[in-house]
Amino acid sequence: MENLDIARTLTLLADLLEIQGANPFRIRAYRTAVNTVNGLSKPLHSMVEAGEDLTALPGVGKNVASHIVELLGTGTIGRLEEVEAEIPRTLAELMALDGVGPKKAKRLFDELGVRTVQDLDDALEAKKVEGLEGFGVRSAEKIRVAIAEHRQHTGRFRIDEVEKLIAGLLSHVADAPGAERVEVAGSLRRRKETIGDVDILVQCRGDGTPVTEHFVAFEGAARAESAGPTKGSIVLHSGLQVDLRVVPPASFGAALVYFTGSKDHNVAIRTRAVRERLRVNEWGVFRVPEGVDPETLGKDEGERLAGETEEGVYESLGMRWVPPVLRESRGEIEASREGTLPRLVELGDIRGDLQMHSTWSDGNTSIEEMARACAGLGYEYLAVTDHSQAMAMVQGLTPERARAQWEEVAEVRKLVPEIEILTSAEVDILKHGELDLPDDILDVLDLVVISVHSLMDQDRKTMTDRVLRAMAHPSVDILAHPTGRRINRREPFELDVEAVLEAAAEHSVAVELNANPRRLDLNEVHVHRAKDLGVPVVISTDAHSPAGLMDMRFGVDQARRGWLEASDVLNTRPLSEFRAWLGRRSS
DNA sequence: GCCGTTTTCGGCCCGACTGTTTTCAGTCG
Repeated sequence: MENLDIARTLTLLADLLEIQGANPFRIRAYRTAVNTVNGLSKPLHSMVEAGEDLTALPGVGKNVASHIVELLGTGTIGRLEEVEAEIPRTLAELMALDGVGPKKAKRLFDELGVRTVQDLDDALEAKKVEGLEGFGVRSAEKIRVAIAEHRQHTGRFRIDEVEKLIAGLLSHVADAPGAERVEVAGSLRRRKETIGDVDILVQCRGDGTPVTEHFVAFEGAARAESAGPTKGSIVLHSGLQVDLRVVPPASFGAALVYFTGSKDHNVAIRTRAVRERLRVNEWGVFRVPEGVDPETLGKDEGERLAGETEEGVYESLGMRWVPPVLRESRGEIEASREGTLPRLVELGDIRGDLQMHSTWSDGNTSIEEMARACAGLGYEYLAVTDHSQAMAMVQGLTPERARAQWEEVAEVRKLVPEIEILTSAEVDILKHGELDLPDDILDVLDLVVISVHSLMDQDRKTMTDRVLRAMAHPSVDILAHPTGRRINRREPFELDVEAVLEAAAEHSVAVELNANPRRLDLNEVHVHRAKDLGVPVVISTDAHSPAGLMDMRFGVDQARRGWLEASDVLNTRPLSEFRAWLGRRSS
């Protein structure tokens, strides 16, 4: 059982307890523990097997630790089954609907026997919902819409989709009367791989109503949800929700921190602040005077210490500014206070792209054009990694065609001398871990990249053994898109990533962080784990055209979310050092 | 349920908006 499964089960337990009406602090405690589990770079099952004490983890006490041990041992949690006897687990799904929280889910269940989204839909149809206490015609209609959207778009949007969806909106907002500054906040600013909804902050002096009214009048809006003096909300035709907040200059930095999140990061900051009699909210940082009950203070009363800039907010709390990509409450607060935040890798550190395709397989551009495009990006080197022969549908390279390709590479080197072109291939890992090109070819390639493209439904042991065997081949340099996931489309295949990373360390194989926003494989937790194990990470675009080379920035963002510094990323090295790494086994 | 350079008991982050209420509960972020 993976950490993700454990996190989901604990979340389910928290959701059901919340519907049941349990102590809110107990529920919060569970959700804190879930956040810790989600951020772990090691699998809990191996920690338990090694006899590690789980209560050493932040937010995990005796109770949650025993739940986790029980779940790993028996596949379930007794406490969860007890709660399920009273609250069916399907009610947790109702809470995923916009406008339905724990209280309404409970009432729907108690009064109408609603257990599932379909039950709720039926009850709405029968006009039973609008008569319930606390509900009305309008909330019934809201729920009806929420169900339709839940069905149409259960998932989240990929980050590249969101960037495209809001480009026009951002320039529209910049034209709002009185708008002095526009910033994107939320998970988009933290550069998460998927985005639930978008938060935009606008700096404005005085009444913000003209700004929100301008905002909700955006022509790309399917409908406006609300528009007040400080907040507006719209839903685009795609179903993407966008919230806008209007903020005065004195509070802009505090609001930016607040709305960038993550929620866990904010909670952690505030909890620390309270100990020093400081209050942090979206208006600023305030000192609560001695002898004054904080409860009696207004939202922006007390001595204002900061608020105008993010740097000021963090400084007033004894912290250094934390890059948004790290704000996940996974150790960045301590690192910020101690001055040990990493110097994160940047796009400008990248000196080469080590996975791309040409017309020799399924790319749509010649090697020469790809080389010129890479040179135009200022890179020192690139690898042409066309598919191998098993990918017959894209005319993967046979040994003969591989040799022919080398001749073309030799020609292009003369035409584009400003960049080094490495001969390479993306070699398929076959059914049992055999490689798809013979050793006499692999020996001569400058760089060998391997990956799985077939039989992705193998069971965990078969798949893991397959990948491990391939990685043990002495010619292999990089394991590409290790888990095979396609964001919002295909789950990662069954693979023991921890074992793969350990093998990478053992065999001196690098792992790829595939920068294509449809993949972003490895994810940030696994990337962080690779760093901990000393496994070099390669950020590659897997481009099939010059435009695809521009995806590098998504990969760099993901690497930053995984705390990587330039020294952790192999393709930040100058060509001479990278060549030295390629020769690591012969020296 | 978790946690502790004030605490092993008594705290635990905070505000805006909506809809249904007629003073506020619920939801959301």
